[in-house]
Amino acid sequence: MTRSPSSSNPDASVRLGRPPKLDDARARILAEAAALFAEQGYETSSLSELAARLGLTKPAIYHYYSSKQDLFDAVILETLTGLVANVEEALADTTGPCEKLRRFMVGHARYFAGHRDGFVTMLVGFGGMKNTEFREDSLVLRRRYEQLLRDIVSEGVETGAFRQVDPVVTARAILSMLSWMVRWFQPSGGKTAEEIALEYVELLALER
Amino acid sequence: MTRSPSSSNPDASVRLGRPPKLDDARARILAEAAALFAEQGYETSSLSELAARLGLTKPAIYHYYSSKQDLFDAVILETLTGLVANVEEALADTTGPCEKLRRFMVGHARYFAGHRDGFVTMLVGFGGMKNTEFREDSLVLRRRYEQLLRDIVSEGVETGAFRQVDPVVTARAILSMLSWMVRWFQPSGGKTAEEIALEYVELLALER
DNA sequence: CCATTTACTTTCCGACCAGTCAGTATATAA
DNA sequence: TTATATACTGACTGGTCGGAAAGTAAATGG
Repeated sequence: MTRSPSSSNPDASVRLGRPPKLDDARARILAEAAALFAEQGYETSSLSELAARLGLTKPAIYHYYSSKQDLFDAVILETLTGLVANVEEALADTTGPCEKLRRFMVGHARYFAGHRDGFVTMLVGFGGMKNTEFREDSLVLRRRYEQLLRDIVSEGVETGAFRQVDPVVTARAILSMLSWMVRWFQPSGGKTAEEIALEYVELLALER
Repeated sequence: MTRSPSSSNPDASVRLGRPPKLDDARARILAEAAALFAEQGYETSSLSELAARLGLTKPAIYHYYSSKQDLFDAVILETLTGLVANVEEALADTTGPCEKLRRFMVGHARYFAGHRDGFVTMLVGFGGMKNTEFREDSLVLRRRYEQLLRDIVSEGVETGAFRQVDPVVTARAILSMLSWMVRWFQPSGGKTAEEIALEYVELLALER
């Protein structure tokens, strides 16, 4: 996603015909790191084990990422970026707050189901509360995401499509329900994440 | 709360007049451990630092708790026990699902606000998902707590006091909202935890 | 007064881990 | 051919941490 070892060749991956090996390796490490962090948590995961899983050695990882924390941040940033982009795309060309809200929640659930490792890492991976202040870009994305939801609720209330609820409280409640899924959702258990999101939409019954 | 070093004197703390020093020390360690775990997370917290904060040495802690994990489990069990007891007490002699639901949610929020360290340790302290299976007694309490809420919702739906919602989905949604508070609630910021719980009650608008 | 238990302390160990360093093989570029 | 960047590896280090061993001082109890 981002380039950490400053390559002297600007934009190598643009020229087609030659495989962008560096980004491939970076992406592979990132995916495996997300899986490991999701399984064991950040602190309990060791870079030696990550390397072993990848069939690499520890210093090989340091060739692509400058620190363990850097790797962690990259997992979160990638997940968050993908989530926001995906949901915003699901919302494109949609009119009406009812449909928008449904698409937001279902879109979130779908992206979550497809990127559980990243979500688990992002939402429960780090013990303790100090680290909640991530890098600046993550924070910006989080705020944009929550604001997007608030705006949908606001629109619904103002146009009379929704009952009179507080957009701030409502958005936070919705994100709480969706975020907490990370703690109990099992893909093997009956309902899909999207189905659960739809159940939440019905429960809220914002439309009137 | 529980006794781990099997004391030859059965029920020492019952006889008044003599201070129950052992339980005092255990409680002091437990409280400080909860605070430390809440601040830094379980894995990042070291028993040396815990000992230093208490003005003790590391082995002194091992005199009262058999392992770091034991200490962690004790924090969670105490928090969960207190939460369930407190909410059940708040519900006692209450008739009507509307009032019960309000008391459940506000009672939860109040106990959370008064025991944040324990809550943070319990809900975000451990990175990774493997450890979600706690000791058996914790699991029993969790289930009892969720069932309690489900029963309230069921009663409301059956008596016609609430609109037609799914009790399982609704209970999970409510617990999600309340649990996620641990991630963003700040006592310094305007609203109290109880006020937020009441906002959630209104948002749900289960009464009809 | 003595025996036992409680409540610790000092010392230490084995394991592990993030990160470093020095070096190597390969591919590309001039 | 030579120079340079890439993509690594093996060996190592400095530090930390959970936990154990062994001993001590004080209180308790008969």
